[in-house]
Amino acid sequence: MEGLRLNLNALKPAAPKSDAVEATAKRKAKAKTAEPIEESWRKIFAMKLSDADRKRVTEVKAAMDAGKLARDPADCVNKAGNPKAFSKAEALRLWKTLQEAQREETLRQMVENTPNNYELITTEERFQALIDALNNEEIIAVDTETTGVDVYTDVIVGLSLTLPNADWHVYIPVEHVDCEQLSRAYVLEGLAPVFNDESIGKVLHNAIFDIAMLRRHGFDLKGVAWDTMTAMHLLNENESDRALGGAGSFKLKDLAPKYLKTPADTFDALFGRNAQFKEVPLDIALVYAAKDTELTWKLYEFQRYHMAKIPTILDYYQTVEIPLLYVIVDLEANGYILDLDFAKEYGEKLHKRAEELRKELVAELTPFHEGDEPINLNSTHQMRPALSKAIGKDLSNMDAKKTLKPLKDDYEIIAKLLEYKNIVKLSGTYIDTLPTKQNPTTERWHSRFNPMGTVTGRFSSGKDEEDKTQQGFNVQNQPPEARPMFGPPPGKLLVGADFKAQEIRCVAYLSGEPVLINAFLEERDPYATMASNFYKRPHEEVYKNADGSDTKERKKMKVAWLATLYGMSDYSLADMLGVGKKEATEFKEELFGSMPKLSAWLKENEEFVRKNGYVWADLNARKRRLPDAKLPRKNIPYGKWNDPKYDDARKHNSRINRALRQATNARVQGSSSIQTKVTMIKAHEYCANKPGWALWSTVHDELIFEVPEDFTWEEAQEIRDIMLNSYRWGDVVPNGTDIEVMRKWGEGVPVEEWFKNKEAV
DNA sequence: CATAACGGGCGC
DNA sequence: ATAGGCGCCCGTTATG
Repeated sequence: MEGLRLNLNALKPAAPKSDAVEATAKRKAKAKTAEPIEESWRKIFAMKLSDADRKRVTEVKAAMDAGKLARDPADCVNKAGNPKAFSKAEALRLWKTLQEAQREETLRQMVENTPNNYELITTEERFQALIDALNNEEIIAVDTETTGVDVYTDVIVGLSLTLPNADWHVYIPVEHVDCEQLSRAYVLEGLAPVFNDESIGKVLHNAIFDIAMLRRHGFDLKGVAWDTMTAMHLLNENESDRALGGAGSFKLKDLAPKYLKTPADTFDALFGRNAQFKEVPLDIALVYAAKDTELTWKLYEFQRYHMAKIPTILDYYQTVEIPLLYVIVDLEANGYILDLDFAKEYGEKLHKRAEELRKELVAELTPFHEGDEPINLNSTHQMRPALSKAIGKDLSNMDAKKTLKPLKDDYEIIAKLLEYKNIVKLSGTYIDTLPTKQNPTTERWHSRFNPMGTVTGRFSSGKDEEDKTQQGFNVQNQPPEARPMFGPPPGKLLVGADFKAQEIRCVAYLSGEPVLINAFLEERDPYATMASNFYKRPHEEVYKNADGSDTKERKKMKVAWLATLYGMSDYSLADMLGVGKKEATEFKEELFGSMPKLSAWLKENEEFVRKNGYVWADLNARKRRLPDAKLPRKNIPYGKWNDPKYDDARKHNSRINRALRQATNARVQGSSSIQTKVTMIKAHEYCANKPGWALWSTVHDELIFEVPEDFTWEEAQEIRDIMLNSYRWGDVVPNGTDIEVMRKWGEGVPVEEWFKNKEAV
């Protein structure tokens, strides 16, 4: 019928058509010819694709080109019966089909090709043979399979071990479904003597997880000798950056293909995203789990060989990063207690005020807002034009600090908006959100501390990559308003100890600058000294406020000084100090002109990284690789600085400039992080010998302890000693520390005052 | 409806 | 000319 009607219509004289109708007809006519698939692929690959999507569509194309995969005929035409072009969405659907088919085949082949030296341990007899064999090993590889990544709630369902001397790789299921196996209690009891034996070294990938998991079941894993994940960070901190030739991540499954030339499928790819390992049939579980420890072992041998060629790094790794793993397990497990009443009360206060402000702001901005929906105050996209009109001034962005703050005294609406944004941030990220992250098992809050979370060696803090429970949070960026939510357990206090001017002391030491060194030897505060000079006000006026906190001026000087040191432009510096560009330039010249040795050191760092493509942290313990620093500069002719033709050249050169700025910063930040880590190990040892003591937290340049209420002055001096003497800047620059006592985080009194008050009572 | 990019903002 | 370093996380927007 369709065709007949069309034919009839075709006989009629063509009616005059409007342009729009004609355009639609053209589109329809065009759609009737199928777009060649090569053209579709070209379009898909020209799109902005995530790494994961790019990998997927590439796999699909390969399978289709090889004739292993074809389009679903149902997808080739649309509802009107016209040919439908091949799309990214369809490619991704095909990827799932491909995955499924490949998964089955891969699993079948894996089982078929199970190596002869892989063994499933399910009987007491074979388990005893394993224990006997373990006693002939100096070092083994260990891995646990679990129900999830919550180390306080999830359980171990199996363990794999690699015994290098015996050339034997085993998997011991302990809680798989529907199979004969040994019990977890029996297996862990049996392995305990080996796990407790420090003389038998253990190699793991991400040891923190397995140590914590075993501890959750009441067992220690002593003698960890190597962690292939953290070691990889030292050997190549850029590994997750594919643009720099990295494997894309620090996962074993990504490292194995790159360094061992062994393909390895991820858990998700083999079993699906939400699969439970305990439901995996044992023949498959064996070949997957035993391969994990075998790969870990091989990666260890590879890493060990390469790290041995840089003995300073090997020594640092073994004496600092390895012992630190145990410190972190304790730190994370100790966790936090939150004052939920405080959070609730404060949260309600914030909501009430936010709602008042929201109503007023919406009412005031609606006349300037285009669109049917009410204006969304959280949308910079909607707010920038509306607010610009409201104040009659074109705003280039909605940056609170740079754009809005300077206008807040002139426009009440901006002052209101700033208060509103402040509250939304505070309640949304901290006050309302943190209380939802309590761990159901321990009833405490546990954040993660990743000792290799940054390219420079600092800790990062947050949630686990695989965490589906959303319990993780960053303890290192809690604002002052949120800190009082955190407190010590009943009967205890918090004691905070920071490294006074840690990075600037580090600079003094690394550069050998006498002006700085002398300031520290004479116990002068360098920032207050600089602030006093700059603002032309007495030292004591710009040093500390009456309550002991830093003055605005000193804080500003601290940030400005460090920023300048790390290459901030005069333009930005002027912005930050709230002065003109000329004044900023003079400040900088005065600052560095008076310290020639420091200036020379900055230049040396640039020259070194330009020549070598990396820089060293203190004692050559760690490298920061900056390959961009070695790139040759591209020429931009004089007078062409704004020419879009040279955009690429500008981009290229700015990568080089960035690497040069990173060079000095990496040396300072990297060296300082080493100081903090070494000191943490000492602090942890100290706490281990004192009942009721624990390391509570760390925020880059400070350690916080949890101590009993009867904490003494002598103990405060021992903390001071730990801070001052665990890691010294070559005995050239002394360390400094301020110690304070807190009942709530962030509400501390100096330790001297604390004990003076105590005496008075 | 999921994922990723983006703008913005908190810490040292 | 460009315009401090190192992180993590939120809400919005773009995308298929």
